[in-house]
Amino acid sequence: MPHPARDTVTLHDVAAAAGVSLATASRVLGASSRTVAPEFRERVLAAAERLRYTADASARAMRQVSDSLALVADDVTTPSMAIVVSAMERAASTTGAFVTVSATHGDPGRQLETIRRVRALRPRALVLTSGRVDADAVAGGLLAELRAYEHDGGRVVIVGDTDLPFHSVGFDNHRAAARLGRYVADTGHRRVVVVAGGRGEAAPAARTAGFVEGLRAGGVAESAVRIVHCPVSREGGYEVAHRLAAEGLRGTDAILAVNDLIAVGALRALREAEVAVPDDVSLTGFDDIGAAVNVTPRLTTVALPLAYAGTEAIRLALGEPGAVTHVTVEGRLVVRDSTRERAATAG
Amino acid sequence: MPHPARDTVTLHDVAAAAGVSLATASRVLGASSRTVAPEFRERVLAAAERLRYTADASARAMRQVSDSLALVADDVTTPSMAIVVSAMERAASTTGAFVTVSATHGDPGRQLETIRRVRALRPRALVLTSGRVDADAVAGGLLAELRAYEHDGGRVVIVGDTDLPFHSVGFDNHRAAARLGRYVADTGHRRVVVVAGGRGEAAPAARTAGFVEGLRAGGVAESAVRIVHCPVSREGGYEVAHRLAAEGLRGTDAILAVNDLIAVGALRALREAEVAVPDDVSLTGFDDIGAAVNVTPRLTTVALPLAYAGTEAIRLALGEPGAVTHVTVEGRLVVRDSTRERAATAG
DNA sequence: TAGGTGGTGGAATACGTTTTCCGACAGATC
DNA sequence: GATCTGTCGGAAAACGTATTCCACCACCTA
Repeated sequence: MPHPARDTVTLHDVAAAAGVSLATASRVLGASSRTVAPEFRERVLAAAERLRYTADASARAMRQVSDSLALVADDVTTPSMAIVVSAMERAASTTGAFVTVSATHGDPGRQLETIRRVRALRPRALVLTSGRVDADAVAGGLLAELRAYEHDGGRVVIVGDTDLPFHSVGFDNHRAAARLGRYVADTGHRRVVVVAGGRGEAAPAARTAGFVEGLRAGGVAESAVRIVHCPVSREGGYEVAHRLAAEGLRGTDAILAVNDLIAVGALRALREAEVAVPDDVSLTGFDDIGAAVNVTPRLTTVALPLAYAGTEAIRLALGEPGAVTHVTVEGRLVVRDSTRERAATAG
Repeated sequence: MPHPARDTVTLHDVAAAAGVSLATASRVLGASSRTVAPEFRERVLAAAERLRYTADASARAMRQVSDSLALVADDVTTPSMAIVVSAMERAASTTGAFVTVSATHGDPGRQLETIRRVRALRPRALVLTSGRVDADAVAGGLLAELRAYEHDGGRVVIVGDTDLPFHSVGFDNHRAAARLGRYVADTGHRRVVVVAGGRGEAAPAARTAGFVEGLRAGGVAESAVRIVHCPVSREGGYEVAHRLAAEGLRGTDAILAVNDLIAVGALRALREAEVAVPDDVSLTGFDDIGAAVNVTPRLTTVALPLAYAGTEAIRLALGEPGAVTHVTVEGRLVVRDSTRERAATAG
């Protein structure tokens, strides 16, 4: 057969049913500047409704700019990402745009491949959310690919911290962490362990640095801050805290985890070791994921305005062209039950 | 300007660069059955690579069947949905399909509107995941819309329980709940409260019925099972358990929540009321969300193979045409720390 | 050597929409 | 009453790709 593709009702059908020309039907149904006589307009509208006509997005995209937005994420499963996705979808749908999501499942190699694949959609914008959109990936050709995409008229928005010359919505990990560190110091803690996650990961590193700065500003001696690394997961936190408890706390009165997942794991290990939180030791997280209020005691942590970040990303993706802008959103300190004030004992 | 749309490199450009005709270039780059001479083939490939050519999905979709899949969900934010989305994305990407997600944010009215909007993409399949794709929605014209879509050659897959005549991947809520009920009965519990969620919601109702059946089969008197309703949320569970504790447990030795969220809320209330779980009362959830292992004690619950369900949905969506099939996936009982065996005291 | 045959490149067309251009008609102005 | 102006419907072109059809060439066979 000559065209095995589809069998849907087209604008031709609507025009024929309404007894008008293709052009007139298009003018009524599309967002045209031309006016058509009320009589014709109504006839077209009626026919379209009757036939359940929906304009083909593909065909439309060939004449106009596409109305799809591509989201390329490391992993859509994490709660934070889910929130961002949801916010993006909501923002996009108000402007009639479609959101297509692709996940790289953490493999930077797949990241490049995924972007190349997604480029086929000629999406109006490409939103990249990844923990590490940095050096190694860039070396792999990512930057070149993104530049090529931009050169084709697309727009790149990165959610997360990045040095790359694209629009971005970043989280001020350092400052928020510093605020939390300062709070911990101000509430009388003097011997702190920072559970810093993996080495070389951007966000954990920024948070760790922030913690240290805040603690120092609050009067905690640098020598009294111990930094330990672990996988960024519940298990990682569990292992670290387990080890810590086994070797004895030795005066440690606060444990600052680089995210909630780690903190939750640590909490479990501490409980098993019969170390009371917050009475024996205070514990904090970062991110304010759902689990932070599910556990007991509820976690003192930093809430990230993820939904806002998602909306902001879409705003950048859809906004007027202009200079590259880096939006930074601020985390908010949320004090709950896993920390308490300590009597100010000497050092 | 005549065509303000885009400025990308097209097949024309590649053909010109390779010094061959459009047709030849298409044959090399597309999945054509025709063979082209090695020399030409190589020239085309080289040109395409050099120019970073990617075929335009829109244009391609106009000749062939579209390679996009539409996912319409109530809410992408819930952990379960995130897992399903992720699995779908993974399955789809192996076949080169694109997944576009839309959320209705729980409003059935928006559901119809969303589907209509998404139909513009002429997606090969429409995957609908919603707690309630039922009577009221159907009355609103949903069924007619889906039928129209199917008539156009699309395929509808529903994730969740449904009576609608479309492919579906359902969870056997009833049986899994019965198994859990049976387990609770067999471990010696004799006075049970079922926290049943909202009235009239399909999944909660099926689970409640399953609980009751399993309990009865295990020897729990029907009069010893109390069913209470509440919003399906952590807060809902909290309220219920708070009230329960306030009025005294009166011999209740097990609380069966219709999902983990409710159970987690209940757990908190019980802890505040100084009711020990599982020593004073056993508590169970359903879904096995991440929170189930974050809380202490970790929740005994039913794990749903969500990732499998997502993959299965894509299989149905992409598979050969055939009779409408309803796939049912089984939940798995996961016994953890929030339940314990009771001495068999006379009820 | 002539005619047939298989293989392969190229021109042209179709997909469904938007948009430009043209022509027709009505109303207004002198 | 004639010309100009403005409004609006319709024909046609264009977007980028896949495919059909045609033409050409080389090779093989009789």
